[in-house]
Amino acid sequence: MELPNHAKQLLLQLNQQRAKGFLCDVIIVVENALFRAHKNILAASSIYFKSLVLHDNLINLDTEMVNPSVFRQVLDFIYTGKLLSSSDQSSERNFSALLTAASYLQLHDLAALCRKKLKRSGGKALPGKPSTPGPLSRLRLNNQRLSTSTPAGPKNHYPPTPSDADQPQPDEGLRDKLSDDEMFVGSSGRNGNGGNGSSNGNLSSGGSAGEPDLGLDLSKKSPPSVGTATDALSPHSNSQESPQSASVSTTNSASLDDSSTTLPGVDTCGSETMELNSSSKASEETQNQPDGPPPQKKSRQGARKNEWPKKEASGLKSEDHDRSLVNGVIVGPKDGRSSDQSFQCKDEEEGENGQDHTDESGQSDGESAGGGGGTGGGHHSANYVYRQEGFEPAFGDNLYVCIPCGKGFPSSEQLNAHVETHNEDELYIKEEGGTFVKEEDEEEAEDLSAPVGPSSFGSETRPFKCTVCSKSYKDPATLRQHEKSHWLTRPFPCNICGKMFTQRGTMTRHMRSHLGLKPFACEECGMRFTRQYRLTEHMRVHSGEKPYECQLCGGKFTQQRNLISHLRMHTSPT
DNA sequence: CTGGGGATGGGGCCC
DNA sequence: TGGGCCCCATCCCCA
Repeated sequence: MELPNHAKQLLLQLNQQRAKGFLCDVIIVVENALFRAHKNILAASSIYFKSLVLHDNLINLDTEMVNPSVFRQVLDFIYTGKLLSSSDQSSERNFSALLTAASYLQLHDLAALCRKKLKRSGGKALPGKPSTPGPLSRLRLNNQRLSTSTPAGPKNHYPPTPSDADQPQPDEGLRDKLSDDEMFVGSSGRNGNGGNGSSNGNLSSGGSAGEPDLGLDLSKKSPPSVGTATDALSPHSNSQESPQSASVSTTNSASLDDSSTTLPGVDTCGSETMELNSSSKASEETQNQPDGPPPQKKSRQGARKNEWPKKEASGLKSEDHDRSLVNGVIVGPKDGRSSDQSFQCKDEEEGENGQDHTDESGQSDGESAGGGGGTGGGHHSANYVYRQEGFEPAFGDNLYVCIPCGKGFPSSEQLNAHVETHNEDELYIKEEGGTFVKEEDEEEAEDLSAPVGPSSFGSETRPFKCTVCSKSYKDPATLRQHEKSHWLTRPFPCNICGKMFTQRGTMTRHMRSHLGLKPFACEECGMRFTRQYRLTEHMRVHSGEKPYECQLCGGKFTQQRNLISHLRMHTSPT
């Protein structure tokens, strides 16, 4: 007995889930676009993806091999088995770009389709490109190009085409054009002087209009040595302007133009559909090849670059992450440490959530405090509530889910009532076990490192006192900022992982780590950092300077934090 | 195997 | 708003 449409239905569901970001557990960064997807699906489609998603939740694809427009088609194909190509594009180019991408990503079926298509249309498969290398050589190539650890920002080999620049792309319009699973992460005005090398067109001149969905310019910082350091760091940055990449780049201008709101799998006018008839044996075979994917090359430093999936912004364990990207809303981790975190995606802010999301984010600038000025009940609940739009099957009638405990409720009222009980408890937990304890630790640490850090709290010049913890500050703004730390609200969500932050700056900084934006480069070794301070710290490695001295044993350290950890050794009972 | 040190990443917080 | 500095966590290397 067999359900005739089972596979189809399943795929359809998965594709719809992808469109909503539901249960998506991996983000693929292609140039300046982000795509959400399911690891399982990717892994089942390509041995290359399989190797990538195994260890990483964030994947940067080589922009020489695939661009956002093409990748969207690829993703559509993976989820539908259909190849949708807009007929008004230069379809030969499109297929040739697709072929390149498919080869790169080891989507053999797709590559075969493209080849077939190109053959049929009479064109050469790829001008100047020999037949696609076999899987093994391809693997090697992929390994070289493996860019999960490559900063997405600085190396960008896509000069924006004129059409990119010409197109007016105001935020809203852009947003309209982007599908749910794609967020634009343009970095407007990065090195706008173009001093970054000729081929470096930078992420978005198109993005100049677009600081799009994230609404952030994460790359503001113009490092002293971006150009050189980037070149030094990116083995393929100045090389391999391969015919493939050239052919790919020609389609770049279309990257944001096609009707991304069209659900994949739904035929649209003017597009033709190629469908994969059945799951191809060939692909199964290739995926079972003993060679397997090349091990990801992880130097010591490289190995760290992808840690976010693991450390999950230090709040989410990997398992949490698996449950975290739900319909664009991150479900909070269970562990107490971050239980106060709540998540929401910008996508969800508007819509009909009926919650206070917009309230928080909207006011976050000036007076997110205002929310706290009120009763707090409602806006606490905003931290916990989300509605599972369109996913009734998974949650039955209980569309309103309490994120910390996972209980579902049929109405927002019931959920709110339930959430209240959480807030009380967690507030105390937070204050007892979290903030305050930590501050004691900090003071202790300050004592320990007293030889080094002055940072004392002289109260004379600090007339503004916190009513909660009695800390005092020089100015009211700082006090206000500090007081927020006593609240549960975290008004600044990361649009990629959904983690919430108390301060916008912290969130912006956090985003940089997602996107691999490391503007601060060491001139000595080319290593890059997300923060200036890190670079300063790092430079001592080269200079040998060890300004931090242990008063007990005379040991010297390059970093204060290491001195502190060393001092603990002196003071700990063991 | 273990502990200490070097180095790095990420978040919180103050200025 | 960004810089700077604090913290913790973690990895790697080495004795």
